[in-house]
Amino acid sequence: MDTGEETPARLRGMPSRLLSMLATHAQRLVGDALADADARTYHYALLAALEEFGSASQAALSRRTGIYRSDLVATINELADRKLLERTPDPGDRRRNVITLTREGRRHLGRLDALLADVQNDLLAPLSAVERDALTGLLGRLLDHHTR
Amino acid sequence: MDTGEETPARLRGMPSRLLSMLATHAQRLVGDALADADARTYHYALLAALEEFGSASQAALSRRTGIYRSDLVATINELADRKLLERTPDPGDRRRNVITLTREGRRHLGRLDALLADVQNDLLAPLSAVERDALTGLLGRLLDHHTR
DNA sequence: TGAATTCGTTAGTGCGACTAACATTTAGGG
DNA sequence: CCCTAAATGTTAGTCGCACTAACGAATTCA
Repeated sequence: MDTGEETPARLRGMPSRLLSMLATHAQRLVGDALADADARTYHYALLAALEEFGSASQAALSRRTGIYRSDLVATINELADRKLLERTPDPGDRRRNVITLTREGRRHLGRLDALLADVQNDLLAPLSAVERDALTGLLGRLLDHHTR
Repeated sequence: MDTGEETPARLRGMPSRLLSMLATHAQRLVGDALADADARTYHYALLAALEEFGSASQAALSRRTGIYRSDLVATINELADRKLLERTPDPGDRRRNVITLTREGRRHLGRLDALLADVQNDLLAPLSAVERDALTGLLGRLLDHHTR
């Protein structure tokens, strides 16, 4: 995505475009950082949800993370293979699995947290603290409006 | 991406995440709107570049739009099949093709412009004019910083 | 009890971003 | 002038994320 030459004005000024392009850059930063820890966005989201809300069924985790339950299967497989979480049948509801964070999972999440904190700084580097707040405020409001 | 339940605080406040999620929503809006005209993001970017800067080689268009030259091949094929642009060998440099917008291509672009203007409004609906400017300003600065 | 719903899972789609490799053609440096 | 390096168009892949359809098994509800 190296626009060495002139970019069409229409694209340069269109919010949805700015958003997409910047999100692409952000995702590359995030993706590269996470890759250093053999992780992806879904891994982080899932681990974070588990730590903050505790063990839960896959369906509940799907709702909390926004990851489709179909995609969650593979994500959980990957993390379970590495013993970062455990998948056990729910005795109280035999349709469900209970997903539980392991000690190593929690440690892994800590590493990812640190990596991602750096990324946020790089991403927002040119903005002052006030501007950063303004940006996240505006983004948050838009997101609320479109998800709620 | 329907987060019906609670979202982890870490994700709710992380700029890169807000950005990605909002960009996803924006792209869905844009994608749906463009789909009504049998178009995709790449189509619009390419047509816009052609109208603003005139006929050009595929490599030049790749630089201007940020679309990889490999992906541009298919995009141009699709639009050429629909007579929205023309691909002719460049007599002055036999490595190159000259891509030229047709009259119908220009008309098609006009339709897409209208569709996308509506999408921008929907996207930014909850923001005042001042806030919209603030947002695009901040996004633009970040994008500049990361591409330049 | 029968119908509708929930849950985990498999399989497959679409789009955008990105890489590698190749043949052809052009441009540049000794 | 030649030879090497670079540019161009093209084919063929990969990857990640978002999303749909369909299924069997288990549970809830009317």
